Amino acid sequence: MHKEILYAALSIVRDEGHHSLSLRRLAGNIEFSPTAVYLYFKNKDALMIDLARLGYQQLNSSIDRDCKSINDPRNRLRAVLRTYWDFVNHEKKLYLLMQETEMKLNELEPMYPEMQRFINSINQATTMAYGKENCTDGFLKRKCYMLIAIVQGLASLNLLHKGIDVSSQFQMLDDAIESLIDSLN
Amino acid sequence: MHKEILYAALSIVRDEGHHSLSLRRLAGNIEFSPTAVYLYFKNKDALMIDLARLGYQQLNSSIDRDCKSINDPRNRLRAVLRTYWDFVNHEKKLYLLMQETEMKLNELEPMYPEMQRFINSINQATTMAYGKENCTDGFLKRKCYMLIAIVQGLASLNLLHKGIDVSSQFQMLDDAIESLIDSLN
Amino acid sequence: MHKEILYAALSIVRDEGHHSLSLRRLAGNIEFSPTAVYLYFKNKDALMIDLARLGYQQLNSSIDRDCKSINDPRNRLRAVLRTYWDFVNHEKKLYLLMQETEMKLNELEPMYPEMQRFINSINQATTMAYGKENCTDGFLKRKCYMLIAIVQGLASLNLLHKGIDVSSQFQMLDDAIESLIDSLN
Amino acid sequence: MHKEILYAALSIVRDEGHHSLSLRRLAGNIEFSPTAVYLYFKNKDALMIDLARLGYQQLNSSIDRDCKSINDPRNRLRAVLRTYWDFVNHEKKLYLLMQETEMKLNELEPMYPEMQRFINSINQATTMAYGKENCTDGFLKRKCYMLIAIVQGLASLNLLHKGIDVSSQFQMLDDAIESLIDSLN
DNA sequence: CATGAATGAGTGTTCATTCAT
DNA sequence: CATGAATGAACACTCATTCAT
Repeated sequence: MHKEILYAALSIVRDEGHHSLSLRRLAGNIEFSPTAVYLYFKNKDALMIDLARLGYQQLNSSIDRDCKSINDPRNRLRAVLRTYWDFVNHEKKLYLLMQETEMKLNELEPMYPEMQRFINSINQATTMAYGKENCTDGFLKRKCYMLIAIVQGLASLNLLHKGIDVSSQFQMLDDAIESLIDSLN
Repeated sequence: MHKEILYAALSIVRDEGHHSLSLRRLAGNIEFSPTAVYLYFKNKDALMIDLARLGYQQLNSSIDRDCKSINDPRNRLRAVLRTYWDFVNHEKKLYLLMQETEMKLNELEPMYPEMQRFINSINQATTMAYGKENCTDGFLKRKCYMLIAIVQGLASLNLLHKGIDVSSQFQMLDDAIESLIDSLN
Repeated sequence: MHKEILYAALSIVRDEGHHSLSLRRLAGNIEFSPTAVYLYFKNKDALMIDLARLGYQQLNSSIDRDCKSINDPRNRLRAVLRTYWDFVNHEKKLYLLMQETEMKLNELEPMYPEMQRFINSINQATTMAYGKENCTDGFLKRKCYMLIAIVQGLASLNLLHKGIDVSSQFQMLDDAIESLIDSLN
Repeated sequence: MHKEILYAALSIVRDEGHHSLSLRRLAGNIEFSPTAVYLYFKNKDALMIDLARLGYQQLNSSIDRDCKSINDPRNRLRAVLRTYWDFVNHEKKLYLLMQETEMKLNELEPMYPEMQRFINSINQATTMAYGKENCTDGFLKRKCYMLIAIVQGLASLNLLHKGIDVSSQFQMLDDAIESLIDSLN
């Protein structure tokens, strides 16, 4: 069924990257025929979009699990970003698929809800960390965007030049968050 | 000859992205036969690497042109990063090719010189902005990495969600630089 | 389906040799598309291996048909070798394919069963002709190898220089067999 | 010049087999341009024929060197055949080229002289071994053909199934020769 | 509901050969 | 005498997709 196919595709992407995801291989891994995919997905593109959404679901779950119980605003923001960074680094191949999918989509359609929810998580954590009363909407939006950009940038760099060790990256991430939050005062 | 092919390929990439760059199309755009490409490039991969290098050459040229004459360290660093950011935003498709190429290569071979030179430019500007005497090598390396990551992150985000206007992004970039530099004290 | 393709390929090989067997031509001869071959054969190599096996099947069938009922050991051996020789001379192009295929394979994989069965036929006939009690395993193996070599050699020569008439060759084959068998005493 | 090209081609064939001999690679190995080959050889086919002739020249030289001084007829015949067998086993890739070339040619043109000379060497040795007075021309021709066939067959088998050790093969060769010669009486 | 059969378009790549210079 | 430039034809192969059943 739908889920079975999706998770088989996920497994291929995780192992070999989305360039190796072909409907043939997919149909080979599960016991379905290549045609069967079209019963549950309109397209290969549709499949990939669902994969991307699945990625965001996992990311959202991780954030819910690891950060919701943290009450201190700064700590929560820090935790959310770390969780994000963790996800990207543990799911590199999947994350690349998510990026590619977004790029195709953003010219046409609105964000899918899973992604929206992820953005909201970061928005909320950021807003709480800064305090609603202290700042305008634009200010918050920019800070939030910036924080995402930093994680995204560190992650991208990590994919490109494998030169920097993980602990250094964690420290850089923390420093950046700290410095961004402090820039308020 | 070599250059003609290279620029024809560049043009395709700029227009439609590197996924649309096939040797057949390339040979069609110029009046050459598909085989001719192999007289000047060993491979399609070799062609793409040369394209990536061409991209870095352009980036380096822009940095040389726009930043070399700036003497104030902070201003120069700011200018370098802005130029970088500009390049990414004006050459999105080419930049994507450069990223993909780096990802393929970084598992095997050393950086090509054009890229090395770009990294050096940022390194130098960062070093000057912080002042050599004030900080250890590791510290500088991290700051530098961080700055690249920020530009990279903002650029990636810009490719993904076209939602934020350019002037806001510039401001964010400046803020981030300012805050990173100030974090020294 | 599988068989149809196989026999179409066989026909091409028989007519023009295996060098002229391309997937395009093959697909052209039957009314299938070039892609269709890949539905039934993993590879061109796989197709050629199946062709070679088909060759050995035919050879085995001929031996079964023409020799099984012969009880006198020497006569049977003579018949087996003649049948072998006949096959090679009537299926020259196919036999060349079989040789080439074997050369590719013998570095990697075990003999395919059809070939094994052919070897066994010769082994058995030889063993019976010499009588098990009279000789060691090594002796038998050598004689057997030698007999195959003679047929093979006559066949090869026949492919190379078409100079000798068939009846002469038959006589030579018989002489050789006779002389080899007699060499026991 | 002619010879330089020829020996460069020979080297490629010896190393990787005649399937890997392309004019491109050849021109790459020497410092000539791909076009240069056409100044000295009409064709790739012409080049390959010359390669085959070169092979026979080497074979003839070996026979001259190692066998001419042997006076006892049987010993000489034995030596000639051994030398032949040696050549085939030390120059497998080249020998395959020679065979393939012959197969192409024998439908069109007469034997080239080097090959003729090789055949003559065997003919003479055989004639001497049997004694001219004892036998008809047809008889001699058949014996001679047979001897070549045996070497050829053992060599082919050796190429196909690498299973039998060299010393066994030598023994088989000697046995066969012995038995063929003795069959006279 | 599900599939086996089939396809058309496309991929990168290699090759022997020619011709103007 | 020699070559650099160029080509046309062919190659094996992969892919997403469709459709009759």
